[in-house]
Amino acid sequence: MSSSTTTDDQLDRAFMALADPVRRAIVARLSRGAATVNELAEPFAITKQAVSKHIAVLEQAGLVSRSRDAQRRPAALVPEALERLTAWIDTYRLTTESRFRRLDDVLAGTPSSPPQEER
Amino acid sequence: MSSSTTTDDQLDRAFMALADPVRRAIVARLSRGAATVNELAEPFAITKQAVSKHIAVLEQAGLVSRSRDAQRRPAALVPEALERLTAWIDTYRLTTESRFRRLDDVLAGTPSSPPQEER
DNA sequence: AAGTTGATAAAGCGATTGGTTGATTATGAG
DNA sequence: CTCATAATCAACCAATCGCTTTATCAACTT
Repeated sequence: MSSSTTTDDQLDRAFMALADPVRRAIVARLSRGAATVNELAEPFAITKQAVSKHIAVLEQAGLVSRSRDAQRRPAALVPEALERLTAWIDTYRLTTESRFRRLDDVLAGTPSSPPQEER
Repeated sequence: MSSSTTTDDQLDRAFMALADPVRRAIVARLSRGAATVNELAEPFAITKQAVSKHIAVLEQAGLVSRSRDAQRRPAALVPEALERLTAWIDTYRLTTESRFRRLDDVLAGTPSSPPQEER
């Protein structure tokens, strides 16, 4: 069975998927509604096959789901997958920020919570 | 000069940087405070040189900054960089989610805002 | 049945990635 | 000055990435 928390492998794939400008543009386009490979390929100077592969990468990362409509295979964004990414990032962003805040308090002579070891 | 908005290239590097489990573990460790290469390398079964490269990748992505302490070069997390990533993701996540909400309204016969074309 | 449209599969190619080993640079300690 | 420590540089290697071309599959149209 698959865990409810995002696995390392899923995070690998999801972040990797978003590390490409074409795939991010596809995500941006899909945020405004589902689209077919041909529609998604239109703005780019690459072949449909390449776009098809990009979509496959996004799908394997769980960021995109696909349905069926005759010959067409419309792709749609999976917002929960994006949410999982922000959740991961925020975990460490918030920890860091609160640590900085405590440090600022110490420097300002306003220790509101016990400072933690640094280094 | 560098733009205030995150550039494509910065997003490329940042997402790519987080697409590796070792680098994500480094980020997790750094969220609890700055650390040196040796400290960061300790939990991993790879060489210090490899970890050094991973840190360089995170630094080039703007996710990590480095300071000086004698021979040591402590790395620290840059929370603003993480914030920029969540900002990018949320832009498209929220658009998608609100579109879904409108669609749900239509299906439930409670159209609260004009539905948009869906193909 | 034949043709058209939408999408994928397969094989190949140059560039990049993550890792190694070995040598080198920088700073501090004796 | 000499030695030890922390980190990086350089060269190399196997694996993967993004993309292309060619061929194939699947479903609708006439």
